Amino acid sequence: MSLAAARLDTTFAALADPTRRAIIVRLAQGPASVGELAQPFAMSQPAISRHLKVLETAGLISGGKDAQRRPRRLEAQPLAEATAFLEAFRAFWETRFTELDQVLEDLKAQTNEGDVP
Amino acid sequence: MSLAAARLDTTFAALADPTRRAIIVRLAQGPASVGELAQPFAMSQPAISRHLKVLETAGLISGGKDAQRRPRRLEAQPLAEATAFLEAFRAFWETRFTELDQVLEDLKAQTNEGDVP
DNA sequence: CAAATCCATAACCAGATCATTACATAATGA
DNA sequence: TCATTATGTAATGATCTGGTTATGGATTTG
Repeated sequence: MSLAAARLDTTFAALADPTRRAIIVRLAQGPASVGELAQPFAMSQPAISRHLKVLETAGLISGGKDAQRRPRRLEAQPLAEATAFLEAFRAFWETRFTELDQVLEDLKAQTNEGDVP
Repeated sequence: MSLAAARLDTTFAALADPTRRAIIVRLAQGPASVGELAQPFAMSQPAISRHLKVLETAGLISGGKDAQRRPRRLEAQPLAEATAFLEAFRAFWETRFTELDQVLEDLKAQTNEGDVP
């Protein structure tokens, strides 16, 4: 498997958890400490620390140091790569949606076939 | 957790495997039978069938019927939703890359400081 | 210095994941 | 009908995941 593919593995795996996605969304607005990141969740602090570890291993976040705090910041590269992978399918699904629209229109036209004008 | 979030869970989890991503890439070019999908991989047929089950459970593919074949086709909706999630971060990482470019430029300018003109 | 704050790590457990082999079933065709 | 083709399902086992509690280290503050 290529290196880029291995990176997509860990990136998508990291994105597959709702807690981690919420953390990412939060970090998109700026760095935050572990405590701040943990606050919205009904979950122990070690659980959050482990989610952060997963995100860090995936390269999605990086950590700084500020007194006792260990503020995390979001990293751009893996998100950009995952987006690029999915963007490659845009042509595919836009076509599909257009086809579906057509089907629905045809269906509607057919339903109205016997209507008075 | 919202329904949309649950869907992103299974979609991203499905995308976290290289075999499944390759299957998706293949199916973007049109439907294919299980045998055709299995052919590129050094893996047993049941293993492929299970990957297909994962993809189907995630709603990423659907199955048809043609004699003994069970051709699969790619579905648009989950891919579109995952793309939409990641697109929301585009502004973030494009800004980050611009900042990085700036850092690199500054670094270069600084390196050339003592150069003769 | 002692207490409190912030966070990481270890040990543990239940359940999910991903592969294997062996077998079953459905459709085709000689 | 019988062999072949195409595919799904079951049983099994190793590893990964995601949570918990317990504990320890570093830093700030009283």
